[in-house]
Amino acid sequence: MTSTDEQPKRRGRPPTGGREAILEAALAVLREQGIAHLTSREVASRAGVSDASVYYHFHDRAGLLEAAFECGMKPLLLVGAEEPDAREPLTILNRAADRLERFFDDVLPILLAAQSDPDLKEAVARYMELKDLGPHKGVDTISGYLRAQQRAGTLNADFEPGVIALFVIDTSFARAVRRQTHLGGEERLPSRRAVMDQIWRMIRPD
Amino acid sequence: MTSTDEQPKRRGRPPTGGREAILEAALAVLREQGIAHLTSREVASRAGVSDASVYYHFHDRAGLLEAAFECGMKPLLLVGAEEPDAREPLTILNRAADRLERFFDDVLPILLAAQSDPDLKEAVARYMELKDLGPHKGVDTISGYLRAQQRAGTLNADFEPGVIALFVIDTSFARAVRRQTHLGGEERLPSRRAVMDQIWRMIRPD
DNA sequence: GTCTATAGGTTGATAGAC
DNA sequence: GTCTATCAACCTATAGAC
Repeated sequence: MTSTDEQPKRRGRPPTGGREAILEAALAVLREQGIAHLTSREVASRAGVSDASVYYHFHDRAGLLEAAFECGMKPLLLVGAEEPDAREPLTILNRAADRLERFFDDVLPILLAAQSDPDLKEAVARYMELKDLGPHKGVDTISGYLRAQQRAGTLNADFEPGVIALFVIDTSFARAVRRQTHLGGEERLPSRRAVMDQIWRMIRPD
Repeated sequence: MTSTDEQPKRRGRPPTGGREAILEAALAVLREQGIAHLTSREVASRAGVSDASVYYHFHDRAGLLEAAFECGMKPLLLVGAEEPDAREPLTILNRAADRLERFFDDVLPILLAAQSDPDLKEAVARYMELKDLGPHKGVDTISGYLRAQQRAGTLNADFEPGVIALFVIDTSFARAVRRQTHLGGEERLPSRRAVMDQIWRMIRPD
């Protein structure tokens, strides 16, 4: 065996991985049972550790929640990292909407849970401001693509890229919220296909 | 004194109004401090009653929450009751967006708070299904207006009314959520005026 | 209907052994 | 790092007087 397949010294990461297990358990509780049931005992039980371990790793409940939020919002940091691809614009937008909805499915439970307490609310808001995250990232990415296509003459010149991007994002967001909150009634609303058709009518070349 | 200015028998409503005070207090706590701080003590203290009174009127915490939700979502029942007015379509849509945002400001704290617990989530979902409430109500109202204008020739025939209505509703919704969650970044997003301009380009007569 | 007093349960957090 | 044992604080809910 050469030096390639032996890992000499696992830096930092403890072999038991208790911390990671706790974080995952916390996120699972958040998604399945809501923040009202996120107690040190419940999390510890799921993670297969004692609840004192939770306090050892995260000091207090607020610390656990902050760490869980930060972990659960990691997908946010990857939003811009998409290859624009060379396919038709409508396909691109459809793919973007797909990704957005799945992304919101991951992040919404966290974001909504934070609304149960002013301190958590502020912590999440500060975190997003600090990392310069937020809806504008998505809007910038999509509208940048649209603007480039406008310049290239592949799309109509007579629409506002930022607004179209906002349509894609806000309808995806609202759809994800309706699904998550079990509000239903989706079948009585315009389908995503209908939404995309209308968008295409606005941006297609003459 | 004739019989007009004397109220012979106040039916049902107790003179003290403790129940109403408790409900209002519960909604205030929900909006200001979040559901995590909605305890019988906090509510009772705000309402100026003892916490035993809370249990007398609502039996248990779940009963209080259900009653508060029902009370806080009353604005939902008024959604359709708007006079279409005889002004220009763009003004109508702007007014609708205004009303929607204020409406969401009222209802969102309730809806988001319910996400903290699966039982509350289901209770709210069932209530809305029972009363046949939901986003489709707003879409129906707005798209109905748009369709009528299309038939009258006041608006372009080449757009899908339901989708335009969804744009108005979902962008208003998302804006209200961003404001409520203190996510900020609104100044880096297209203004509502820009959104309405784009919508106008889609629906204006040729 | 409203109060005081309190029982009974759950939770956040700490101490100290291993 | 992880555990058991434990405490103080808080919360829901009830009992019983007024």
